Amino acid sequence: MAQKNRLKYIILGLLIDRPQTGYDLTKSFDSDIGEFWSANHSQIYPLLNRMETAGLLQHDQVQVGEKLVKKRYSVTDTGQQEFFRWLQEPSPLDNAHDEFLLKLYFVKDQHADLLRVMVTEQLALHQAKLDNLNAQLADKFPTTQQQTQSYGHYQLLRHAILRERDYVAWLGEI
Amino acid sequence: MAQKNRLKYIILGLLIDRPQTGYDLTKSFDSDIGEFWSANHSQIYPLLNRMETAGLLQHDQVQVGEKLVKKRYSVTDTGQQEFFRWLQEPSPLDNAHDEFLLKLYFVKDQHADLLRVMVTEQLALHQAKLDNLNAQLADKFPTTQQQTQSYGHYQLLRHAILRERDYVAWLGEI
DNA sequence: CGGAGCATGTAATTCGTTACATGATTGT
DNA sequence: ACAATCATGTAACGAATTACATGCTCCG
Repeated sequence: MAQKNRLKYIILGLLIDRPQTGYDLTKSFDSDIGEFWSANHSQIYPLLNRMETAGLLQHDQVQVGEKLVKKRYSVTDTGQQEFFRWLQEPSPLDNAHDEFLLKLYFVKDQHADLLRVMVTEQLALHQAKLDNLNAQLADKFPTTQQQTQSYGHYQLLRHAILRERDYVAWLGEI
Repeated sequence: MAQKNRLKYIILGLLIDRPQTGYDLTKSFDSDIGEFWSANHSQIYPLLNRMETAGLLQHDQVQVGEKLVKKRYSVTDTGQQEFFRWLQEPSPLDNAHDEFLLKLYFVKDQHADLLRVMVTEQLALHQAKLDNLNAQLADKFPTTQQQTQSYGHYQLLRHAILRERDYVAWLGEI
């Protein structure tokens, strides 16, 4: 089962918003969505094909100029179901990629009820992590002597704590 | 060239600190370093072998009990050079893994001069990113109407901005 | 007519996860 | 004795990056 394939859901989300070509999708990862997720065209094109074979997508052809034919992909009903199923799944913490942020990106204000559940769940996870980090800090760096001895490690823990604290505050605002 | 292989440098850093077995290294990723980087033993053992072949590591054997022989790895001079070369390289921003944090973890207070350079460089990068995000926010969400229409996207940008602002503040403290 | 960008692919390689596999040691 | 955990590997697979490859369109 190897990996999560979250790129699949990003593509579904983007295509639900608006049917696009693989090239258009690729550009999204260079601009807005690129802030927190990246993907190359060499990953996107084969995935689009696989997703179409799997019945999640379909495409029509758009004539451009004399010869060029673009493939404009859109999401099938099956694909929509898959996407919304994913949106409603819990999003466990993962220090490589924040899946919650990804989902948030696709939430328009209409699913306000789902949003509340999602935020509450994340809040609990981040609060737990924050508590854990604070415990670690107290455990590993009880004296100022140890703080200067492993300065980098100490600052790192402080940074992680600040980050979680902010995350919790930000979630609280939503 | 495919990927960065930053795991290699983490292993070098951990082994410079203290010679250890592959099993010990694996445990590090479940505790402190696991906050921001992960690795499985199935990735570590083959990498240790490759790194030894490449002349970065060496190991001696430690007898435990009757039959079991542990491999305790340590870093060669070549490996040390490679590690410090990496430490001194610039650390470009990467939204998947923060390479700067990784380096910071290995900085004991003695390299205070290097630390200053590293922090200054990161500060510039994050400040630039913060400016860019602020510009995006002004560009994409000039009215409150657009903020509620793509609520998730809006909150996401806000989150990114808060995060960068905090990162900059934290760097400033160091 | 030339160059920047549009548009779509494949190939090679590495990274990373999950699962499979085996055996020794230590403490209860 | 038996369970937890120490200790070291391999195999299979999917994800992600880099490089290779080709052709079209639009604008100046």
